[in-house]
Order: sequence, then structure tokens, then C-alpha cells
Amino acid sequence: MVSIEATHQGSTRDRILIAADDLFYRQGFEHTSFAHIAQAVEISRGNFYHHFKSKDEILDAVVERRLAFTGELLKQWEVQARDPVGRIHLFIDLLTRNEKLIVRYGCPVGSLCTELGKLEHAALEQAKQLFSLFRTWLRRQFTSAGCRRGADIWAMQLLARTQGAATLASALQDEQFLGREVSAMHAWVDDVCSRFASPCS
Amino acid sequence: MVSIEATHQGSTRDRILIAADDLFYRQGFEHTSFAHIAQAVEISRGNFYHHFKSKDEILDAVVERRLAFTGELLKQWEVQARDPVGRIHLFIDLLTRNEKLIVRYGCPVGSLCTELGKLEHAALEQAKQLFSLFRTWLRRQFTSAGCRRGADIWAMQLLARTQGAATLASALQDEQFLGREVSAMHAWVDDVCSRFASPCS
DNA sequence: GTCTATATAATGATAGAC
DNA sequence: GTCTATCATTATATAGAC
Repeated sequence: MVSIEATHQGSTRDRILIAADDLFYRQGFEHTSFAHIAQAVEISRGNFYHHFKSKDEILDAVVERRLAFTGELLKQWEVQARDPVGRIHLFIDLLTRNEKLIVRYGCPVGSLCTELGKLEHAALEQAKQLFSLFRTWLRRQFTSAGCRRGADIWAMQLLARTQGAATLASALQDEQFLGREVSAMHAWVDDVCSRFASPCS
Repeated sequence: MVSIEATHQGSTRDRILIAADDLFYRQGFEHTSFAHIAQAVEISRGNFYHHFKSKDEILDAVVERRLAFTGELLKQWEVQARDPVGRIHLFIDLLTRNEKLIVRYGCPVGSLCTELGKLEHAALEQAKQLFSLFRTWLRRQFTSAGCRRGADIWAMQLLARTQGAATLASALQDEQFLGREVSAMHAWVDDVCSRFASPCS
């Protein structure tokens, strides 16, 4: 994975996108103004319009960037774990790795889609695809694990469970609950894959 | 339950609260301006400040109103169903009764808490109590159903599952998924209460 | 490519007539 | 209790110098 994230280098356009992504997540899209992003990137407000025509265009680019990173992440997991069940566990562990952020701000995907839905923002269609990426990938892992029937159901259930855990944990600021849910999800995956895997593969 | 909701009667203050509640839910708190509310209530913008000192004060009153309605709803369910398991099913059915709205705008409680968290709004503390009301009530039902151990765990799991179902269903605009999750939750409750209920009560 | 103005619109909030 | 008129602030967005 290209580590543009951690550095202060990169083109101004990239730095805008990185700052905007972070602020859209922590403050929400609408509540984040150009002034906020400008302060983070340390450029003037007027400079934005050389790189993006409008705030909506920044959002589009942010979502595109997230889609690209998510795709890379999913590829990584396929290398890190050979067996599909192990890969699903890697997905669940994402909640643990980003624990602090999730307890504070919820899931970046879920909260963005919820906000864009209320704003009736056209970018929701693209943001939804973040879910679709995870959904398709998880479905493939469940199928590979031997769950020929209902792989999409299991994928959606797991996805929903992560959303519920993130929403409730962040609303109540309860990281112990998040940890318990993560453990329960790990156990659930093992249970599902052992119970519903076709004996004759 | 007092049916102020359905009527155009009531004091101006109440009509403001009803319209604000609806708009905060559908459009989000920050995205809803006085102009929006004024148009819905059919009063002038300046008239607001006779009833509320600020927008935040309207939010506080809206949350207080929701807390009161939620309390009434929980009381109703205790009358409608004698057995605790039946009461839990009534809670789950709330997702079905509000299906259209939830698929479109998500859960009113979860999405409000998520937004207020990102805005670092003080009213989050009150909004959280909406979850606490459901949590305490569900815990009591699980306990009454015989689940002496882990009643709070079951309550939180169910609460989280409704949040996940609402978030994902609204993000993907998938009401079939919501329906499937509701069915699965009904089955899950019966399973939990039969497996974990103490034999000797 | 970056900056300093500036235009324009919308917002929350106030003052005062009726 | 409701209205109109207005203020101060903030927001997105533009124009043009360097």
C-alpha cells in the first residue's frame, strides 16, 4: 500500500484529499468547511478552486480515493491469509485496529452514507459502493469457505453487525462493548463456517 | 398516547417541535435551518425566538420530547404483551412498522447520536439516553424471560443489531434485507430465551 | 500554483412595530 | 403572539495580482 497517508509530502491536491477525508469523517461532510480544510493543509481558501471546482468535487474525489484504498486493503488480506475464514477474521479485526476512532466517530463508511442519504447527495451512489466492495469480497470468502448457500446473507449479516457495533459503541462511547462484539463476531464466523460448510466440496 | 402527532392543532411551540423532530430526522440537525422549519410550521423565522432562545434549545426540547414518547411506547408494550419474550418481539417489530422511513433515513436514534457526536454537540448526552431507555427496558425483559446471566449483553446485542440493520438497509436502500434481518432477530430472540433461560426460576 | 481581495447567498439571532 | 426588517457571521465560490 502506498503510504501517502503518513507523510506531509505529496501534491497539494493529495494533501487536500487526505485532510478532507479525515475531517469529513470526524466532523461530517456538511459541517466541514473550506476554512477547516485550509487550516489543516495550511493553504489559503482561494487555492482550493485551482484543484477542485466545488466542495462536491472534493467529496467525489475523497470517495474515489477511499474506494481505491479499500480495494488495496482487500487485496492485502488475500495475501495475509490463505484460508477464507482467516480473511474474514482479518476483516473483523479492522474494528479492533481502529478501535479508538470508531468509538469516537463511528464507522467511516456507515456514517458517511447516513449523512449523504439525509442530504440527498448524489455522491451517496458512489459511497454505497464502499459497502458493495466489502459485501462482494466477504461473499466470496464465505463461498470459498464452503458456504455455498447463503454466502451473501452471511456477508450482509456480518457487515450489518459491524455497523451496529460501531454505531452503538460510538453513541455510548463504550469501547468494552465494541470489544465484546468483535469477540462474538469472531466466534460467529467460525460457527457459521463450520455448520454450513458443504461436507462435500 | 396523546395524538398531537397527526393533527395540525396544538400550540405553536408544539408544532415547531413536531416539525423540527421530523426535519432533524430526515435532513439531519445541522442541515435543517430555521427557514425549513418555518416553512413546515407556516410561521415567520422571527417568531421562533419567542418560543426558543436558540436552535440548540429546540434540539434539547426535541430530544426531551422523544424521550417522553419513548417512555410511553415502552409502557404501552408492557400492556400489549404480558410475556417478556412477546414484548421483545414488539420492540423488533418497530423496524417493520417504520420500514419505509428506516430504509430511507435510517434509525432516528442512531443517526442523531452519530451526527451529534461528530458535531461535538452537548445534546449527545441526552440523545444517548434514548438508547439507555431501550437498553434498560430490554434488559428487564430478558431478565424476566429467565435470562439471569447476560441479560444486558443480550439487550445490547439486539440493540446493536437493529442499528446495523437500519444503517445498512438505508445505505443500500434495501428493504428486503431489513425484512430478513427482522425475521432473523425474531428467531434469535426465541433461541436465546429458550437456550439461556434458567430452568429453575 | 498560490495568494489576497471580493461577490453572493444563507444562516442564526435581534429589535421593534402591531 | 406574530410579524417585518435588519444585523453579524459564515459559507461557497470568483476575480485577478504575483
